[in-house]
Amino acid sequence: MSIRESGATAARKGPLRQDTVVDTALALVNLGGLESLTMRRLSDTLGTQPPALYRVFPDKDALLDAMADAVLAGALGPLPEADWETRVHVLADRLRSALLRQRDGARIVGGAYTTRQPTLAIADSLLSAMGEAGFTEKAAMWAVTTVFSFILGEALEQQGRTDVDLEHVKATLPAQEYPHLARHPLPALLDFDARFAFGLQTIMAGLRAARAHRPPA
Amino acid sequence: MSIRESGATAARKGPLRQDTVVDTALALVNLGGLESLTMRRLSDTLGTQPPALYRVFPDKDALLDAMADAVLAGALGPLPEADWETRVHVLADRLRSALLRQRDGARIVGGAYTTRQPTLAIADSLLSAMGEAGFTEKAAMWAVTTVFSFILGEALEQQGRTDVDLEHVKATLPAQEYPHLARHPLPALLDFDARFAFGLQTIMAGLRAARAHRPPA
DNA sequence: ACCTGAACACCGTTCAAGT
DNA sequence: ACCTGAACACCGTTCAAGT
Repeated sequence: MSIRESGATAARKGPLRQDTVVDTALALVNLGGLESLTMRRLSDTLGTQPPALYRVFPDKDALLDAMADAVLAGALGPLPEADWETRVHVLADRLRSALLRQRDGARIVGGAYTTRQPTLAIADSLLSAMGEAGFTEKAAMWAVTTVFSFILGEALEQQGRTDVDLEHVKATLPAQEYPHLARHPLPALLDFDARFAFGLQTIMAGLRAARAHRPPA
Repeated sequence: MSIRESGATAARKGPLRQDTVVDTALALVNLGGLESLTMRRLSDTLGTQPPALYRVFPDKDALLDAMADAVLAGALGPLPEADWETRVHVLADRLRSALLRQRDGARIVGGAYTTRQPTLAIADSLLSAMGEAGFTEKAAMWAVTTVFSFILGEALEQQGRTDVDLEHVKATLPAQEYPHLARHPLPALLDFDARFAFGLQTIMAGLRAARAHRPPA
């Protein structure tokens, strides 16, 4: 697969724009991972010199923040008119998908600290749902962060461990030292969809139990 | 605070040992953050030349893996003889403390992928507790990963956002676009202990509800 | 206004050579 | 066996200069 085919290049006319730089940067990460993203390679792909980038972003961290925003923007969209639980579920699934869609998406989002449009929009939607559930104001905030931390942690694990050879681990695992691990099905660790589904359901069940019991409208 | 006072130096006799290198590296991170850790600075602090490190670790990633193990080792220790819920709770608290004790601990652990002694020991203890709770084998695995992902995500957030000026966010927050955010107490986001306590309790409640209902022994 | 050329102060890593 | 000296191929970032 050439760079051109996978969209890591940008035929440009006129001055360098933020979106172009961000899109190209994300495409580069998709090709070679986050550590392969350098200002030099990026400027190369854009057909400019490194200093040209510093007219668009003050430094690499600012670029990474913008990339995080772009990744999170993938989780935006209209929500179904439904009860709070299904809305949280939908938002959680979307957030996870947005992180997984981009190579190293979780690391990009987790590393950046941005409080801009997509972050705020997602947080607001989640808060809206939690408010409806009948949490106190603080509890609603913490319900949001709980869901978010779980999603981020799971995506991080999934995108991190790409080529674990579970066979090796299983083979070299000293069964008498770790009796429970030895007795459990290690491949279940790699079934990330099931992991996520289980965890999200667990958290939802916990939230259902923890919320103040308002009479349903 | 000088480097010597904070333990980032090591008077050495005899050849360079793994522990010394790892301890010094962690001390350097405590001083200046993960990005300040370079092989050159590390060798400087150890009183050697950079190539000497490559006789102890094949590359920087291997060193980071060993650092992750050392951080996780902080969560080891004897467990109280108690029901599965309190054991999970104790393990979760310890794991979080171990991550927070070391600057950038969550990033070090989240970035490494090691399946060595401390990781396995912690996983085994958690699995033991989950098994007792009456989960199926797979569900027990996923219960462990759920707790772990949440802990990692929370620690990452806490260690990442060190100097957020919530005042600024609050002040510039367009209230009509994010009505729920505007109505909720943003400072609750920085009460990381309460966030964690809420989340862990939520997950525990969810696990209690989701487990197979065996008769108590 | 927007970009290039050239440089600065770093990186991780390798390799020959020293003791 | 263990380490040093010197180098290679990179980094992010700055700054003068070009158009």
